[in-house]
Amino acid sequence: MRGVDFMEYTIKRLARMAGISSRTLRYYDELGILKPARINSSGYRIYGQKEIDLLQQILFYKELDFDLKAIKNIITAPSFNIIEALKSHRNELLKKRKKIDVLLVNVDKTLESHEGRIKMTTKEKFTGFKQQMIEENEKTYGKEIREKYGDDEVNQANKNLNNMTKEEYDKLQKLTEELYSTLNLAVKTNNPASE
Amino acid sequence: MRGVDFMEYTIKRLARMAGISSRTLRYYDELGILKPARINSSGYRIYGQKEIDLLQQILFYKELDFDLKAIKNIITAPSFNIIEALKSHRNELLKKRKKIDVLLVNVDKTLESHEGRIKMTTKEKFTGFKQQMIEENEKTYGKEIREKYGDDEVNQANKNLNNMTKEEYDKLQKLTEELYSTLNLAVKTNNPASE
DNA sequence: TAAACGTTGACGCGGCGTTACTGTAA
DNA sequence: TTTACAGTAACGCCGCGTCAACGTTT
Repeated sequence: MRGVDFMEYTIKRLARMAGISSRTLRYYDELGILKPARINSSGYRIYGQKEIDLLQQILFYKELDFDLKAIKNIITAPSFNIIEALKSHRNELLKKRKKIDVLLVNVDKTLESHEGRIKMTTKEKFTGFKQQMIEENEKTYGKEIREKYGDDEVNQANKNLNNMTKEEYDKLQKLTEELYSTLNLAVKTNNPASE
Repeated sequence: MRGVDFMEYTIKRLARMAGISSRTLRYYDELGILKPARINSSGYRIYGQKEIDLLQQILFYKELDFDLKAIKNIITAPSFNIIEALKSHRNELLKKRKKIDVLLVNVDKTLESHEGRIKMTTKEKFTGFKQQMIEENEKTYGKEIREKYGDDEVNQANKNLNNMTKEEYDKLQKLTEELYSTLNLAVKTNNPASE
């Protein structure tokens, strides 16, 4: 414990040591997450050993993908419950992963349908989506809308969506044709079987 | 195919139907992703059936987490290769998931260390992180720094980091004490065994 | 007349990257 | 003198949410 901290660092040297940018250190200063040990006569930020230690911890929690606000709490608030923060953070990560898994399934389905490997036609795909759209709409605004506008108008709106997939399917087809003409070409020139 | 589109929608009605906000529709207009069929005499945006169809597709690709720029390409550029876009998007999603998996492992490790279930002490944890910091630094800037500043200064810098975990461990300990005093309390008052 | 709708414009979010302009150190 | 470094200020990213201030429809 004897001795003084001889080593002092300018902003760029500390940045290099930690593998981050000077801009980041200035930003941390601005946020009050990591302030320099002192400011020299030219207005330069000077960091010491203590700040290196703090930076380490900041980067440690950043590695875990905590946001800077949470990190500020961790390193400044003495009554902050880190375990709870970690658990809550873990939950957030799990949620994100689940979302991504759902997206992957949907992307795969779309890809497969484009590659003709399953029988989900454009018609069916958009019909399903449309149905889902109507249901979501009903679920979220159904009561409110029906109260405000009456059943007729709502049914009319829903009918418009559904009609298209039956009597006016050609119409949708033409609209999506532009979109899928590229696609059809791509299916031909591309070889999905290689995968 | 006979008949005209009788149904026209103001911005809020279309928004309600699709389950999005008026702001979003204005933003799509601004980006050129979805423009209204016409503007009435009062300057109001009026949407028709065609725009509903387009909006559906926009929302479809949004469901797959495509960004608006990509969506604009998909629905406007006739030569856009959707299959490639989907595959590339799939890869992005896989990358994201892998990142999250790594984060989860690290968060779990940190949690376990806090709960005393494994032997990773605070010292070891930060030592490992510090070592990694040094290695990263060496890997990225080693040559450049050694060329510029000479070996002595670099070794000195690295020594500073390493020393702390040996001779000056007390110092680090005191600095992290504030941080982990909360933690120790939390470990006692919390019951991780319930999990 | 009030309520509910419409318009444009502009700030805010997060974590910096990136100019732009200017002063200091080696 | 040049070059690399330091400083502050401010915009940009992305997809809107959210005012504000004002006009229109019902």
